[in-house]
Amino acid sequence: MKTLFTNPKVNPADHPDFDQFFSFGISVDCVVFGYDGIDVKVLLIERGTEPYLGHQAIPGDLVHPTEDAVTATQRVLRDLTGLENIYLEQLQTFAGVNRHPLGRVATIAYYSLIKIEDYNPRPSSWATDAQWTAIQNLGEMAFDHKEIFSTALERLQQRVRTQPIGFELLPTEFTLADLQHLYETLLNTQFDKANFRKKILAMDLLKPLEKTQKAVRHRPARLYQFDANRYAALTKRGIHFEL
Amino acid sequence: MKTLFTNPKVNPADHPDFDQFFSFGISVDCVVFGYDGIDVKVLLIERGTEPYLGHQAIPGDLVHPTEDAVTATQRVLRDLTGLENIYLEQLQTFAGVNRHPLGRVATIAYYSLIKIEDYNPRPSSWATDAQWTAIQNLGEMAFDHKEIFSTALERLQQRVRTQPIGFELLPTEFTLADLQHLYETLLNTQFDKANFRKKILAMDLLKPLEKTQKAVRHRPARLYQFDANRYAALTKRGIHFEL
DNA sequence: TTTGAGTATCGTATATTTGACACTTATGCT
DNA sequence: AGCATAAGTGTCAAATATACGATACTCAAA
Repeated sequence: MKTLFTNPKVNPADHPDFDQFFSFGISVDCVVFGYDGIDVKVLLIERGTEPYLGHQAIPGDLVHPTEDAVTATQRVLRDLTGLENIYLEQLQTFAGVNRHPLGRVATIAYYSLIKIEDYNPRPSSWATDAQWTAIQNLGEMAFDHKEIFSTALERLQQRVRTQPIGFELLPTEFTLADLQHLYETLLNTQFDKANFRKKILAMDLLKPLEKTQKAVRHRPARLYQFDANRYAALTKRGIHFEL
Repeated sequence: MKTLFTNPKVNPADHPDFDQFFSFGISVDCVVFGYDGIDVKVLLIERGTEPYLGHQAIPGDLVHPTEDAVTATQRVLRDLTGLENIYLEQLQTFAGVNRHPLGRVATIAYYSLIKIEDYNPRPSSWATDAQWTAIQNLGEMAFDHKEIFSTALERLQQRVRTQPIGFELLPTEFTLADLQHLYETLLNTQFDKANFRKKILAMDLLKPLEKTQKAVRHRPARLYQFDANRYAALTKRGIHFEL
């Protein structure tokens, strides 16, 4: 059977064999990024069954028949991390024919950014098998998950340059050095400290707090906070974040 | 039933009700862009049956059970335009619960760029119902196709700034004025002629031909050609297209 | 209490990029 | 020959980016 779905001449209801087209499973997989002040990390599951026993896998689940893909992803994230309302962006869909042994499963990949300090695994769920891994030392991954991860990382690196989403990975209050170090490890570059500071502050997106670092053995740095309202106001006027 | 697909503790094969999860249809929809020298256009189908009779729709089809999503899209494009090997990028997947009356259908949206002069509809297929529409005057669209189109346009506008893909829409030989006009209509801006020319030529991606325009009543412009090899060499060295 | 290590923060000098605009050149038409 | 039209080039000032030195501040050891 060959027919064009949107073809006005064809009425799919006339074709009883259409059922064979409704035999796909759809899953969501979500690459969860975090930052602990030193490394950028990903939250991965260790598989306990074949296939790919012992390999690392990106957390995900099948989408229920009456469930939205985003809803499914939020459900997975809630069960996994105990968090809601976290940054989430759709990445890409992987729909290769033989990517899953269970059947024909297309997976919609997402990535999300969380403040690692807020991560609060529930003892009940699969979270006991979840572990943060620095992105430099990933092992073998199950299915096509390595490819999904790479896509996610590239996307993150691109987004972080043009959207103010780096803050999603930091505590609500942070120093400029924290921010700079995050960007440096994420993008694999070095910035001049003074210039980085100038550039960031010139964007006028950070609210300086009347607080400083505590318990450091050198001059304590001022703490800042991302000002989302300010950003909304600026983008409305056509200004955009860069670098 | 609630289970986590990647959860190492759960073996999905133990759950007979898993079949209900394999009841999705997957379709591909492809937003085809072209440029006729004046307007940016999209190739749309006019629907001949309910629902959405008479509305414009993005061409697409159900993915066959043993078919790759990209393959399916290329099949649709071949049937529709007679073309192969055209620029194709995955956009996003739309997986809302009630987006299609036939059943639960998730659609993987793509967009592609073609040289409109090469477009060669085959009389046999649905191509007789396909029509180029300037993107300024789109009518009502079927299903959630308006949203898909908007996503595609935004993506194209973003890509065209950072990747040398504008050339996919132009004839193989073109003048700098052609290129500038394409960018201006696509991005809804104006560029200074001299500066645009300088910037583009400095990238060293265009091969100047020993030919000029014919039959114009003013000084004829030189023709250029995009040099894909040169681009490949440059990106390898870490250089990237911008604006 | 003094002093030095280690950063934070600020200022300035120089290089590079961008944007505006005017001027010159080539062709067809009348 | 002269005019209309668009191609193609040169210059300069303003804006931005980059490099790097100077100073300010805090802690902790002597």
